[in-house]
Amino acid sequence: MDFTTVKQLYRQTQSYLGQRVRVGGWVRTVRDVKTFAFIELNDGSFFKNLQVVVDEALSNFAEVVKLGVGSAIIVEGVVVDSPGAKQPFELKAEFVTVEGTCPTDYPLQKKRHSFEFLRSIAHLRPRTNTFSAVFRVRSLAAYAIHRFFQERGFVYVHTPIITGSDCEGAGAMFRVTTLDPDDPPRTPDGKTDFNKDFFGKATNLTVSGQLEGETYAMAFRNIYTFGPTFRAENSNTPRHAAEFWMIEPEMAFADLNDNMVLAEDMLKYLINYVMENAPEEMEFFNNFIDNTLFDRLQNIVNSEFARITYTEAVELLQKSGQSFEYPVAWGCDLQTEHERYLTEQVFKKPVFVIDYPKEIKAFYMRQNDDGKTVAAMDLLVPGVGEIIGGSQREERLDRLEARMKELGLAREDYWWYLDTRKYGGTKHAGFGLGFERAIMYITGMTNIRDVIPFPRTVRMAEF
RNA sequence: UCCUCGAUAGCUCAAUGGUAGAGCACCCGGCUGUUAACCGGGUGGUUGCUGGUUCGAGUCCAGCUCGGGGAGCCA
Repeated sequence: MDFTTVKQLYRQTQSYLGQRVRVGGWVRTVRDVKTFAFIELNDGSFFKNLQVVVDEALSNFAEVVKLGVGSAIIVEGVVVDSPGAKQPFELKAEFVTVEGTCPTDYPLQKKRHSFEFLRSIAHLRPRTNTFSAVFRVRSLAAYAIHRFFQERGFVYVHTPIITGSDCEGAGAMFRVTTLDPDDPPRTPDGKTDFNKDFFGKATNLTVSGQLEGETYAMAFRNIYTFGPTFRAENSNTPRHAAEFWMIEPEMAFADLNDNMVLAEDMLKYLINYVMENAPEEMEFFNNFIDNTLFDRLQNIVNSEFARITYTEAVELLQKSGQSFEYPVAWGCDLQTEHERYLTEQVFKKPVFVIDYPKEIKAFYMRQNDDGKTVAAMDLLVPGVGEIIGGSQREERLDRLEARMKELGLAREDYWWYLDTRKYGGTKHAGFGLGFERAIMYITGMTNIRDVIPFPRTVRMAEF
């Protein structure tokens, strides 16, 4: 007999009532009285458990009622109406096969565990309610991202994980090398000779696929990347990981306004998709993780995102009467407390902040006519902070080269990037969305370590 | 990297400088519809590590390790 999934039983209950089925899953808890018992079984296909009823007529009844939490079993039986209030149906067991017992030192119990403890058993935590919900939502969200872009004709580009340009400017990088760290080959002046390395040059893990993405936007018009990204920063916060996933769309013949429209549409699409396709999981998050979640997400889906220029934001903050730990001054980057005030107190919804001073933004951002600002955008959301960073790109070769010269960037390191401006360049724009930050925002989870299966953070690469 | 809080049973947590405890888990017993089942009994400790103060340290002090939160960096 083929396996029936618990999801099928919940979604098509009527067609299964009275039918014999076979279900395989893991024991979440056993409640027994003298002559019968209830087993909560989770088979991974669905957030909710299946209640299995076993009684002493079962040949291995004594063995079954002693099964520990976490045991793997296969149950054959008949689906029947349940007299209990908390489930619409149950499985009356005729045969129970014990696939794998679970000894008493199993760390997971039928009670609440702290997220900190569960991080120490990252190989077992997907078996808990919260992580079952988080990682099913993560999977659905990844699919939703692809659907959103594919429906709009965006081409999915696989930009390289290993990059030879150590000058992408987005932060500290992880070196990739096959050289012996204890005895590397040396150049005559005593430095490590990366010419002898695997690629014949120094290479690193990518911090962004943007520069490569731009080259494909100049061929396919609209593209997106979705892949792992690595930052070797010594960041110790609930919002940073050394390895995370980033989505980076890039559009040709597009400006900053098109960019904001895309970002807003994408976030709304993502939320709607997850709400529709993971209702049980989202209900759980709203009930047990963050009871303002539904209000917040509804507010996002139903409202227009606010827009404000950096200059307006600075004036607004200065006039707010709020006492900030860091004073607000034009030319300084907005501090977290400023960003939070804007999105949580002033607008109470996502807000795009645009047109930042060029000094605090990357070299490739398009210079505005005022000579002081660039066409950058950060999307700030309540609770999480910066979730998207993007810009219209500087497409004018002379302006781009001039800016690079000001910043001391070597032209020859970027020769292929500059070629995109030289050969048929056009205005274009794009952004980066931190996938984990989006998952945090959608689920209400507050630590990035709890929305990525095996998180890599400072001093943490177990599993 | 800086600031701050913390580390006690397998887990979640108590314990005024004076005999280390509870709930859950686990073991034994009871219970004919349970819902993190319930009721009774029992097992379970190098109080993160090293040193110091004290008649006496889980508690006070110093250093270290690990973890949480905040900041910076950013997505």
